[in-house]
Amino acid sequence: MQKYVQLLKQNKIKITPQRLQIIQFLDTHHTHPTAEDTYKTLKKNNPALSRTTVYNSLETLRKHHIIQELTISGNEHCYDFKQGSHHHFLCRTCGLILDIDIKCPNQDRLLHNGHHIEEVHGYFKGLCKNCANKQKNKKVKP
Amino acid sequence: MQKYVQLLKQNKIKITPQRLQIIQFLDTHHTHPTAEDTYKTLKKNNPALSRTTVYNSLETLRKHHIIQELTISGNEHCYDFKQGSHHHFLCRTCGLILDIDIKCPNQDRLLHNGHHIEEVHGYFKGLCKNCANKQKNKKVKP
DNA sequence: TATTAAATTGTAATGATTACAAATTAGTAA
DNA sequence: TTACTAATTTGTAATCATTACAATTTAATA
Repeated sequence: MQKYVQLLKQNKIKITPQRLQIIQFLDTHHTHPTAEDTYKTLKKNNPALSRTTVYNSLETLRKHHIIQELTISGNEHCYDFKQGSHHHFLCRTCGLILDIDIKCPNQDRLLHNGHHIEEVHGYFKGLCKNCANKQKNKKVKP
Repeated sequence: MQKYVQLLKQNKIKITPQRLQIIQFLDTHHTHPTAEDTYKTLKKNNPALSRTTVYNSLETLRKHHIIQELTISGNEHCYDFKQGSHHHFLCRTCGLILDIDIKCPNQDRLLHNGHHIEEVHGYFKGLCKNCANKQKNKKVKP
């Protein structure tokens, strides 16, 4: 927990129990939770928690680049504490979001185009291995 | 206009004036319009047009990969008629979405991972050239 | 310990999208 | 050309994620 305190201090953000809980949740659940996921989970141990606080905190953490906000689904924002450049895969059937550990090789080239790049998002969408197999089996059966 | 008719025929989609108007709009406005943008513009020449029709049509066109649905902003879907693989840049200040004419070199590699990739989205977010310059000038002035 | 700006809370509002049922229409076959 | 049917369009109402806002509370500092 102390490492989260350090993280907030380094970023000159006020240290609140809510923020620490949110960071800890994201650090221990690399499933790319939404604000609602985060709220529902943390509400169990902290019934006084407000949904607005979760939204506000996630936004603050995002602005300081402590977490990354994914717009892969288009319906809702997902959050990722994982450090380092990586991509994501979204299954259109089960909704699973997977980490794809590759880096965009074009990233550096783009910095010289006059535009100031702050975030790089690589999204792949389709059917995950599991759902692709289920799909196949369905088609085989009469 | 005939080319849009062909496009729908090839995809075995019913040809309706609404769908033709929507495709034409996207083909002649490569500004990545939202459903609402599309609705408002086409409503002028066709006051009977329904917002739901625009949403339905865009979804149909997307499912047939005639248009691409971008989730770059996180607030709303944007649509792109442009053919061929390319990426996008979103300016966080002015909201402009630019085409970035590069292809993801990892695309093929991923096909061998068990997951079935249907769409590749490369999103870069930051400050566009214009907004980056304005930002600089602001800081220089006292 | 007192102060103050910032954060939290709960409720209400917003905005994009979807659900749904009735009316209309495109494509097909007689 | 006409009749039929399934698909599409339309308008309204609902939903869902997110934001606005004002009152209360709290973290950081002196």
